[in-house]
Amino acid sequence: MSPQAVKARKGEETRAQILDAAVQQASEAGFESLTIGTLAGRTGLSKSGLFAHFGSRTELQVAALDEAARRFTEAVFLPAFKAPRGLKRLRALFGNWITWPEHAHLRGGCPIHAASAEYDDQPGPMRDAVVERQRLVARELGKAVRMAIDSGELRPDADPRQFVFEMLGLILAFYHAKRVLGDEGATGLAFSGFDRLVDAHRAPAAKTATRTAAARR
Amino acid sequence: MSPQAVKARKGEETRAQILDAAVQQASEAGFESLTIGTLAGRTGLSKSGLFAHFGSRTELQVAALDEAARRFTEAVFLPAFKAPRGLKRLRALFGNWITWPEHAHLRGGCPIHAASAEYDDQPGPMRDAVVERQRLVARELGKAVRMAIDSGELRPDADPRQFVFEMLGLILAFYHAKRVLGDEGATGLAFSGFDRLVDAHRAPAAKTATRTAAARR
DNA sequence: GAAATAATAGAACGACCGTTCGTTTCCTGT
DNA sequence: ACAGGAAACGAACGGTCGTTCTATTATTTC
Repeated sequence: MSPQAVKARKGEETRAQILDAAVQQASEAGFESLTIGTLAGRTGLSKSGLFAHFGSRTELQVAALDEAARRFTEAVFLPAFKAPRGLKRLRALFGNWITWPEHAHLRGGCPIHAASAEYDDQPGPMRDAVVERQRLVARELGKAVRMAIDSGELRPDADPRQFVFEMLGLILAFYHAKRVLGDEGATGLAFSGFDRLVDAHRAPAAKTATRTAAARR
Repeated sequence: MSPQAVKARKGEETRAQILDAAVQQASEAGFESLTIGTLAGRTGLSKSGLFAHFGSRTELQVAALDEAARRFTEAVFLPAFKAPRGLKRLRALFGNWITWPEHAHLRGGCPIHAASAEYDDQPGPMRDAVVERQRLVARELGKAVRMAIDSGELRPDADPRQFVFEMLGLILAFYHAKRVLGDEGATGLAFSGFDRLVDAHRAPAAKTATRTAAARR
């Protein structure tokens, strides 16, 4: 008997299977490629049987996005919180971020990124969900940067917004180089960029955290 | 009588109109949203009348991508070639790049970027065309970086691939911040990032014409 | 201006789309 | 074990999809 109770009514189990297939598909061909028919075939359900789990196609898409976001948090943020605050955590976030699609067995790349590109100009529930998610992520990332400032590792006058902007840029450049250009050296380029980004915002002569020996040189 | 002959057989004229509507639409909702029916309605043609201009829907999509790429070159690269080689030209490329969608009246953002996200994992003629285009652009950008090295403005040991990677990252971050997050300060963040990128690769003390004052908007 | 040709329209096709509804099967709580 | 409810099915709907034909206009060529 498994440790966690199997209280899930059968419906929720198949719903989870549907969402698993949906996230996979969205990763490969985008959320707009999620159709009732193909998803039904992929899961072995009938169209109407699958449809009954969601009130509409749009709700299915939103549910798939939510599931993708849940996995993103699980794969990128949660493990990084085990690293100590500051640069260590920032680097963990960066590393997790660029590897999480394959770590989550999403051959098609980051579904959140796909959703951003798909709905950045199409009003509706999907765009709303995407924007809300991205704002949340940017805010959390900003917090992590501020922690590195508070710990004395980054300059006190460093601009968290600038840091977040460029860090996201490196991640997007990585996805682009890896998936579109097929560049195998993308990981190295990404980490080099991250190192340079950190160096540019590093506190002048702080050996470790709380020491602020700024009077050197 | 206009300087260029109006020899264009009428068909090519309507074809151009179709592609104009197609690029507009692709900018807003992606190339996968290009359907014969909606495009026919938008241009006032019948479905079969429009269809006759392209052998298939896929060819229409490829033609729209080619047209978008043509406009990109026209708006980003050609004007930058009027700036002198080196940092001036690099900065012109950067500035043109992040503003060209609105300069070309594409409310939906850069269609090339949209196509990259759409087809990065879907084999076929569209993906092939996207990849070829992106490789070409990265190569041209690399040339521009190398010129800045040859002119002595950037360090001789600077890695053009690294520079291109990060510059593309800043551009992608800009699109993301502007369109998804609705960040109005994105332009400033982008140029700050570019300045820092240049500084990190700048030659220590160059006597050639390296005036570095940022002529930012 | 007539003949030749290019451009467009119209109707129809099979396939798939999202959705609804009534029925049937399966699971679950007691 | 049995009743009641949840879950899945199957068929059908109106639409739109890309595509193919044939027919009818516009346009070019001589």
